[in-house]
Parts: sequence; C-alpha cells; structure tokens
Amino acid sequence: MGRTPCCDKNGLKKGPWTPEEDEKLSRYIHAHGAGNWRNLPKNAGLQRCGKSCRLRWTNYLRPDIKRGRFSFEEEETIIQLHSVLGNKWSAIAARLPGRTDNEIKNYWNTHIRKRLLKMGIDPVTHAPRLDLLDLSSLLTSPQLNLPSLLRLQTLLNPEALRLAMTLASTTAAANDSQLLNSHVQNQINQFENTFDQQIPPNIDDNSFQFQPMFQDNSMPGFGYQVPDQIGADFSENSSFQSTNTNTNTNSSNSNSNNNNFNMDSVSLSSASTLNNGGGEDERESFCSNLFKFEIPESWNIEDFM
DNA sequence: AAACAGTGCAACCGCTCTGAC
DNA sequence: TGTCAGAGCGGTTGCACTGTT
Repeated sequence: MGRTPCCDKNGLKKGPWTPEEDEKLSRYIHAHGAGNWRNLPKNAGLQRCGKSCRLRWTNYLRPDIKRGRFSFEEEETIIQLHSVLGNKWSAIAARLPGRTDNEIKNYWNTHIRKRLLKMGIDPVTHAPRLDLLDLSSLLTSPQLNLPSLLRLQTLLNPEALRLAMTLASTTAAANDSQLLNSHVQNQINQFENTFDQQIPPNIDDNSFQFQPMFQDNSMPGFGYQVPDQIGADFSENSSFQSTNTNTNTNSSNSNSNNNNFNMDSVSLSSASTLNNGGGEDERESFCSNLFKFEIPESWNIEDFM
C-alpha cells in the first residue's frame, strides 16, 4: 500500500514502512516515550525523518488505535461533528476514541462525502443541494405524490419552494400545479413566518452560529430545531421525524437565508435499530429513507463538487 | 484470462501554529 | 517584540486491491 519507496536528498527512506521499522519505532517509543521527533529516528536507528515517524506512530502503531470499519454511531458522530467543525479532523478525532484524524478524513472523503452527495446533501454545508435534485421528477413521482410533497416542502427553504412552484407551473399536470401554486405559496408564507418567530431579534443574519445541543450524555447533537408544527406535519406521512429536543432557545435558531440543514434536524432514531455490524447497504438504505430524492443518472455529480 | 476502471487508504507535502529564547 | 525550530494539521498523491467488461 501507499507509495513506492524512494530516497530523498538526505538519504532518508520514504514510502511504506517495513515490519522491522515498525518494530524499531515501537520499541523505542515504549522505552523512551513519544516526542522529540527530530532526534527520534537517529536514536531509534531509523533512516526516516521525524515527521514520518510521528505520522507512523500516531496513525498506525499507537496501541490505542481502533482498526476496522466505522460503526454506525461513529459515522453519525462524524457527520454531526463535521456539520459544526468542518474539516477539523483532529477535533473530530478527539471525540472518537481510537480513531485518527487521518482515518476519519479518509473515511469522510471515500464514503460519507459521496453518500451525502448521492443523497443531494452538500457535504460542506450539510444543506440540501437543490442543484443536485431533480425537482421536476419529484413533482411527477408516483411515490411522492402532490399531497406528500406539500408536506415535505415545509422543510425546504422558500427558494426551493419557489423553484418547485416554477417547475410545477410548467408541468403538464395543470390541475395539480394550480393546486400546488396556491398551496406552496401558502406554505412559503407560513415557513417564513415560522422562521421569523424562531429567530430572536438580537441575532443578525451574519453572526448566527449553530449551537450544539446535547441530547444525551454520550452523543452530542447539532443543528437547528425543526419547529414542532413542521416536525409533526412532517412525520405524519413520511420517514422524517422532528427532533425531540428539550427546547433550548439558543439552539433553535437558524437563518432563513442560510439554508442550513443537517442530519440531526431529523431524528436518527430509526437508525438505532441497525446493529453495529450492519452493512453499508443497511446504512445506505437508512440514509436513503431520509432523503428519497433521486439524482438523475445523467448528471455528473463531480461537476457540482 | 486480460485489460481497464474505480476505490481505499497509507504516506507525503507544505502550510500554520506554538512555545522557547 | 521578533525570530526560529519543532510539532501539528489539512490536503493531496499514488499504489495495491477489487470489481467490471
């Protein structure tokens, strides 16, 4: 794995570590402790730079490293923390015992990021990527009929609703679109009013930050609170459920212009029925249930990244 | 069976941060 | 206060492995 060995200008070895090198490094650190990485290679008899030794130790040899696939809980934690911390992999790793920042970063880039994109969620902002959603097919989908769409759209932002309305107005289903127009416009007003009421007047749009809300002792949750009215409406006929938060007014705010939305805005409780050994398919299935939006196959997701 | 494409991940690069002087 | 070296961090690379044609 990794790069082929090569020698740099100082004659130090690079590339994959051999078992012998691992053994030397481990033995030295067990005897003398980690630190002073500059001098460590020389003292340990390694033809490596200190930086390489440090990385090998922290990412691979450390005895408390947990290897193997990420559990669902770990993945959920990563997503939640990433929604708040961004690409602060070390900060995220600090909350996941036994996992390294490098491992989490790799897992994010190779698994979670792609899955979120597939689900139409921007992995950077954790907001729905409307540009990835085929809203026109939503409007005509037999699984997502007009009544359920009108319930679903309460979680979308007004711009999304306007876009949906525009698309609806162009659809051949003239009767449906007429109904949609009036109902959606109604929902837009309701949505905006709801958010206006949720945001205290002393918070301006630019300074707003997510506040963490701890749902229990072990699993911090992040995100904004779905208004009860919306949540109830939403859970009634869909797989979404409102997050049952013990209302913390500090955490219940978002910015109607911000469009932020994250996984914790809806309950992940259904996922808890999956055991840790659940395969990726199960997780995919669970996630897919959260966002049953299909990205048209003809679209190249990479273009949006 | 071979060629090709896609994926996973260890390891490197280069920039930033931090503390000692 | 400024400088420097060491340590840490996030982004990127490139090869082994796996799946597909």
